[in-house]
Amino acid sequence: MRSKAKGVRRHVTIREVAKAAGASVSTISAALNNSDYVSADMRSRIEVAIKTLKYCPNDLARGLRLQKTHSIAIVVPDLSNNFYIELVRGVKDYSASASYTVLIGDSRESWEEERNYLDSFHRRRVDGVVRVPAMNAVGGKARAVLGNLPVVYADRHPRERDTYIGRVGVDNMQAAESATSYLLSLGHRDIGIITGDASSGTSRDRLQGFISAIRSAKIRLDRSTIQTGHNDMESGHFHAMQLLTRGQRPTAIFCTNNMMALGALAAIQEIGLACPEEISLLGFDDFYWATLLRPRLTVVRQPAREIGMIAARILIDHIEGRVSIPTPALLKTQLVVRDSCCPPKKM
Amino acid sequence: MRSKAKGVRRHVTIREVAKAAGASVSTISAALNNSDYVSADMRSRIEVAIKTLKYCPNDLARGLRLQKTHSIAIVVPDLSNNFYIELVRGVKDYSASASYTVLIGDSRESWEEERNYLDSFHRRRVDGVVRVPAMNAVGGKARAVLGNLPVVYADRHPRERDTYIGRVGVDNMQAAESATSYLLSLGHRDIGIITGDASSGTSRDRLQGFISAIRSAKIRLDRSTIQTGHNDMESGHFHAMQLLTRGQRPTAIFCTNNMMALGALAAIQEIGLACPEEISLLGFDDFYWATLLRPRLTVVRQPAREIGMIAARILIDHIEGRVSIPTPALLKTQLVVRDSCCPPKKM
DNA sequence: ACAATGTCCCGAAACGTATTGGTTTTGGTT
DNA sequence: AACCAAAACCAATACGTTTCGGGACATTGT
Repeated sequence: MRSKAKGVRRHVTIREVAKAAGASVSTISAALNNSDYVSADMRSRIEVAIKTLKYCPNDLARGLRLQKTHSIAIVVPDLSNNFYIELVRGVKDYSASASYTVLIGDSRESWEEERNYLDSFHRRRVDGVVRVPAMNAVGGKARAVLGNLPVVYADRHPRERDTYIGRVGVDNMQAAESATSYLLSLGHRDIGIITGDASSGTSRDRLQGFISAIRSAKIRLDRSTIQTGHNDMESGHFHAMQLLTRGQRPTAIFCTNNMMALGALAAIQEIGLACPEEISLLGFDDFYWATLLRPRLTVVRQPAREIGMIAARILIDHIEGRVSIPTPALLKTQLVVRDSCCPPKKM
Repeated sequence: MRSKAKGVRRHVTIREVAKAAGASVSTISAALNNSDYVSADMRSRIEVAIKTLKYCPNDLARGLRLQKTHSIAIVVPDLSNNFYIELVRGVKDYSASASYTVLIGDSRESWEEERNYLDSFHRRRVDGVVRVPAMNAVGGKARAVLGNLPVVYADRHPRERDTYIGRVGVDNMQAAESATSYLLSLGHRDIGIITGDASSGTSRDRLQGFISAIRSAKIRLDRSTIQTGHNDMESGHFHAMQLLTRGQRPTAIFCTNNMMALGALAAIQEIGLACPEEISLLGFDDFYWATLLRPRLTVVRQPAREIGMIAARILIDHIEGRVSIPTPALLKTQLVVRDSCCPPKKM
């Protein structure tokens, strides 16, 4: 007996509430945005009317009138990567505390998809967006679809000079440098790195940190130990295979993101190498099941949730016209030492 | 030099496009929704005006006028569970093909959070929602916040008779029964199960399937081998500990969701039991890194993406007034045999 | 008694779009 | 030349809210 006969019942409006409560529309509105003068009994009459009619405010009309939606969007490149889930949750939690709503986009590392999301969010008139651009997203393009919406970059940032409100991430260069130094301190001299495309400032910085550490250890840098992947498991697997099946196999592999580290681990297991005894593996980004793997993965941990929270804060501060507290946009990373790295075997 | 001096530039409207193109508002609208008569040169004039003004349609106004947003929402209980990511992607992909937009909610197994999302979606006037209710979400409550929005349930479904358009998932009873039979066929006679709260029909069905298999094998059912958790790692860990530290330890553990399986694995590793030699572990839901674990996990695989796609299809068909193809709401599962189960040791 | 405040409420206008019904233009036929 | 159908366009309205400028009435100060 779904009421269907007479066409779908439309939504109840503020006007019907007004009629039911014997008040005017503007009074209902005043009561809803609990401000202004509205007497106690009028207020209660309104409340019962709302309850009985099951009134639900229309945010479309509200946003249209207010020219503001109290919502922001976040676009990440890969929702199946736990790092971004944590980041999204950070954004969400901060936004909720500021009573903003957040819309989520998952571009799957594709600019086409990201573009669709950004456009959709723009048409929805979100008040701003925090963006983790897809790897193949050329910098300038986004501005075109976003008009002059405020955007803050998180984690990754575009190479080109783009106009943005802020950016927050970690000090990738320093992080990669100290991670590499750790491997060096274990005695490794032949280290392979699997990094992301250099169009992302993030990947570039991590590679730079790696190179810098190698250089300052006075080790000759073999360009062929630098593999450029796409931040997913497949390319991690592929490039690890490249490294592992070379004549001179490196004694350690450093992956600049967690997905590629997983792919590399798969490759290592596939070949049947003992990790860490025969090959050390160092990853980026921690995740909740990293300790379930054997060996337990040693990683550079980024404060994903904080990155999200700070990004949201910067964005919302800007939206509300508050001058943003000059936050250090670059957070600290932490090397989480577990079992996947050990000194190389003596030759 | 961000233009800020004269107050933030507002969005350009269809009216300004009209002026620029030397046309009327209604003609622009007609051109945008490429229908009706609009001459070729007018169309091109409009296009250039749109380009130069960087016009972006306002979906708030559009939705208000149309009384339809061409968008649906999906609420899942845990985005860090890969099963739900796949499900969301299924929903997204189908919706995109039907040119619907999808809004994502992550309730983290909390009815409070879910309620907020549902309310927010309702106010946004999504055209429908596919829902995977949080564990502690009592059935009737959702209807109150959703008004008479069409909802289809995916994966889980409420115990109570709720009014919904459709529901899609797997045959949980059959799946659990055959999974249990598999363990029995390996020779296990003392099997522990870690299941979710019975308020979810899904958990109840899985438990029922387990019990049914045990019964038809003429094995006495020890109630204390039935542990009820919350579908997260922590409770998986906790209840596995309960099972493993009892006097008579079971020879196999069946977890009715992937998170609890991970928690159980952690407990097994912690205690230092050999898996599968000393304890077999059988999980639910496959995930892309299940093969990276040692042992590689044997699981009941659900077609997550398909579930999402079909849920979206049912919902959108209903929204568009199409009579939905009578789809089998219960999809098939598949037992993926890997290394985490073997015959029990002889006593 | 009168003005000056307060309190509580209301009508009307606007936000940006799609649609409806009408008006003008075009081009072809008698 | 007169007419007509179709083609191309437009003005006005409605969608559901919030806000602004008041109005009616009660309370207070002088």
